[in-house]
Amino acid sequence: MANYQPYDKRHRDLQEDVRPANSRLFILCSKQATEEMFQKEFERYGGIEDIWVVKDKRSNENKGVTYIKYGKTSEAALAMEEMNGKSLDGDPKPLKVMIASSKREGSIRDPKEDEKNLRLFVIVPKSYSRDDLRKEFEEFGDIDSVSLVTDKYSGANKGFGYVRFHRAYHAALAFEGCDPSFKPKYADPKPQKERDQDVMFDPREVYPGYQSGYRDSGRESRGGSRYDSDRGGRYEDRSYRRDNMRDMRGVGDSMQGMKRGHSEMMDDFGGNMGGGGGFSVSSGPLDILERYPSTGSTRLHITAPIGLSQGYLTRLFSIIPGLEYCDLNEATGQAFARYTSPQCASYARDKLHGFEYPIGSPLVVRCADEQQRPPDLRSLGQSSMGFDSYAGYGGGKAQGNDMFRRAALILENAGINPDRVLGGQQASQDTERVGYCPIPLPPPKKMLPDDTPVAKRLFIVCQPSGTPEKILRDAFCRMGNLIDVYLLPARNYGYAKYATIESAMKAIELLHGQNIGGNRLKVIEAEPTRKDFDNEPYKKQRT
DNA sequence: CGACGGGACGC
DNA sequence: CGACGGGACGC
Repeated sequence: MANYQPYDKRHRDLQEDVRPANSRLFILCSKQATEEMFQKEFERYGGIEDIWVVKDKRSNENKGVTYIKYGKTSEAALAMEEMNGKSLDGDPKPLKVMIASSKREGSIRDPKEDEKNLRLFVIVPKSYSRDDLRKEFEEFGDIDSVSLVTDKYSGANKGFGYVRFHRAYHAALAFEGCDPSFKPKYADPKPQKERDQDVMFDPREVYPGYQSGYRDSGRESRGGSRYDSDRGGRYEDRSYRRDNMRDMRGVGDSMQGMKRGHSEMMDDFGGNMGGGGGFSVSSGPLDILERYPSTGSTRLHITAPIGLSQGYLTRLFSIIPGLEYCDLNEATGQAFARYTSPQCASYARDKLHGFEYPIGSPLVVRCADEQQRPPDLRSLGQSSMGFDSYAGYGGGKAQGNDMFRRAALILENAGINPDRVLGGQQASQDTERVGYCPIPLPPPKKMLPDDTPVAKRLFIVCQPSGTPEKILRDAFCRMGNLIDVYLLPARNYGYAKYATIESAMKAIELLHGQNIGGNRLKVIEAEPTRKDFDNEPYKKQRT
């Protein structure tokens, strides 16, 4: 019984999954391959933790199977993509390189082999649209498709969805680098029907851009203009309209603003939209925009009122032709938009600057200076080490201070001393202004993974109503070492979890009693959970 | 072509 | 005042 080991140890080994997920390779190779050969060819992709060339226990014969464990998921994914089909030096047999299944899953041969490396399961806010989800993940690479799970009858977003990439490496970058609130997991392959797989199919599966009565794009675009495939069918799309209705909460009279916006644009485009006939050939919008005087910049910087949603702002700016993207940081109210031509951008600026949306809250729209352009997250994500995604939604220091100065200017114009209202609290070097909070806060810090041990838990109450979790996350992550912050469903109280006591105490110090997004926050140390009591019945309770 | 070793002494 | 969240693909 040389192989004996205690039951619990064996049991644990079988239960244990590879961590991080998908960081171990399973390689089919010739029986001549040695550990040194693998070391030489595979170490360039990252930190190898273990190489195991499998040998028969009795005969010690090489079985032509090797496992390589990397420290990171993305390292394993890149090694697989690069080395699959290649040969080791002086060995003719090409390698077959796959992501290893966990020991528990065993050696079941899966027809959808790479399925499990390409698709992520993510938790999303219930207000999210597919576009919102896509925008959050396309910085990591080429997205094949995104989907949200909705209630069959009500159509309500159930709060989770899927993102499928074309490349395992890109999926891995997203898995490692996306905002931790998405709680990304590699999706289990979708359960498949046994029969009729080839006959009964959902056209949206094969054509992610497919809309009823609208089918010209086939696959969604691979990194080009992200609206191309979706746009045409939008107004027919039930779920999209629903998302916008949801987003109306907290935006007040924005529907009126919306109507005003549409009619103004139609007038400018010769009024031929209103009659239901579309654009005429001779005086369409593109003709007008071609001649429009521009500053030469295709990008706009927008300051929007807090509470305005990503979906609403995008819809507003998409009224002007040529919108490539419109990205709003909902927490700070700062947005950037890009148009296909500088004429379009300048036209949008002129028409939408000062536009009250909702009424009483003018947008500030300016051409974005190319020099102030934030770093290109896409290229950062694709460079092997640049996982610089922040929980804090961009919204840099310059923007925050800029917004503060603008607020001061508006107050001054209204005959009010800005120092009296704003308390003279200028942003310093270590802090920045944010749209939702009257005091400057430290810059955003990266959140920590969901399974990080909690050092301190805080209890949060938002009076009078709940504060959007995006705003809470933006505020609480700024103390550093934030693991999670959430409110209980349909409640105005919740919890924040920190990995260090110092960060948690800083949160109490800075945020307790503070006005955040229009709510008064109470932030105190949380009592131990009921579960903690249950699990530690022998410990004396402290008062 | 296709799947799981070796290490190790801890409160 | 207010105390413990949500998770698998419209069948």
